[in-house]
Amino acid sequence: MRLTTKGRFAVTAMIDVAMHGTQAPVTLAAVSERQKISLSYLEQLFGKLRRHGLVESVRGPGGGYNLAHPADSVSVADVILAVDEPIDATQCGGRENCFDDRRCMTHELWAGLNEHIFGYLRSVTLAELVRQQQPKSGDVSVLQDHRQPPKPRAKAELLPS
Amino acid sequence: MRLTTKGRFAVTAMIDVAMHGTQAPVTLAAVSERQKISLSYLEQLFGKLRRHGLVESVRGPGGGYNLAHPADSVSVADVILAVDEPIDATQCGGRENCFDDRRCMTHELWAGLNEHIFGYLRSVTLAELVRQQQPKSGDVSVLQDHRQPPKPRAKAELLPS
DNA sequence: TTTTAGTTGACTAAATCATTCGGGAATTGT
DNA sequence: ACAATTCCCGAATGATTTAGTCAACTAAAA
Repeated sequence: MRLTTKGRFAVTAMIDVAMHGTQAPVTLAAVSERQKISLSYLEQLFGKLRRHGLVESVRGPGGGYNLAHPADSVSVADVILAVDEPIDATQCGGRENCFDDRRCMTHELWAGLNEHIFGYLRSVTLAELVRQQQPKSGDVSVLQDHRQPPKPRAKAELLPS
Repeated sequence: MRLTTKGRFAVTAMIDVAMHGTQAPVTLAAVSERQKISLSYLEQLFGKLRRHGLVESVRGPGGGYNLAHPADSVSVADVILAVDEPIDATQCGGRENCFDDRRCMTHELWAGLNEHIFGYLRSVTLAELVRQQQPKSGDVSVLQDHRQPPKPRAKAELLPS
């Protein structure tokens, strides 16, 4: 699990698409303008998002990107995973070819931490994030625990070789 | 919040010190050998850990590093923060000089996500991680919720200018 | 057939990561 | 006083990642 600004950009852009893409596809130029993210950078990110099945593209005039699945079935984790590719980095590559006597500590350790953080990011959907953007007047009650009980969710299915 | 192998190295090393430093200070050479981390890299990391008040150093023969505070009062978050310096990167620098109409979305959004992840990392102490390493025989029950109710904790006090 | 907009790939500058090197300074033991 | 040990510090390095740019291309619409 990696957690950098790259993933943030992707999530931000996805929220933008979710918010403005209800009628027609959203063009990257529009996202770029609204979110102040470089157009070409967005192109890279959306290339990955598309290949991971998170968005669909429409070419030509009036084209742009749409969410491939309803916003409440896409988690923050899905988005981050799509752009920030895997990396496990437990140093013992996930196997137990560690060394010495005991298996290298970091093994279970980071797996557990990752699992937790990941579980959370998986529980937050785009729909919730969009919902929090809507109330323009009135105070935003900071992002309290809106997470729902685990429910089956459409998963990005293709990992092109 | 950033989450990379750098922070992992630091936590791993801190666990090593916590485990082997009960009698005498732990030398970085020993940590390097046991955890297979480059000595010079450890020196860099421990320089930061020391400046943040997480470890104390003893020079000369028989010297090395000791935890500056008991292992159950040091959280994973403390360690990661010490080496992976701040970075907020909400793009609007934390202030609301964003642009446009609404304040840039990412603001509250990532603050909230960060807060949660951070809360978790702050709830896991070195002592717990050490405890999980001890049972050499018998299965390790994967890192279930061992976290204790919030308790006041010694905080790294100095940020040298 | 021109315009819009996605698609792809290569390329770049800057930052970060992980590591190495070299020379210090403090402490211990002789 | 001297040598060994260990921390301390800064600079340099190569590899990777970030973030951004550029240019050429394809598909669809008007």
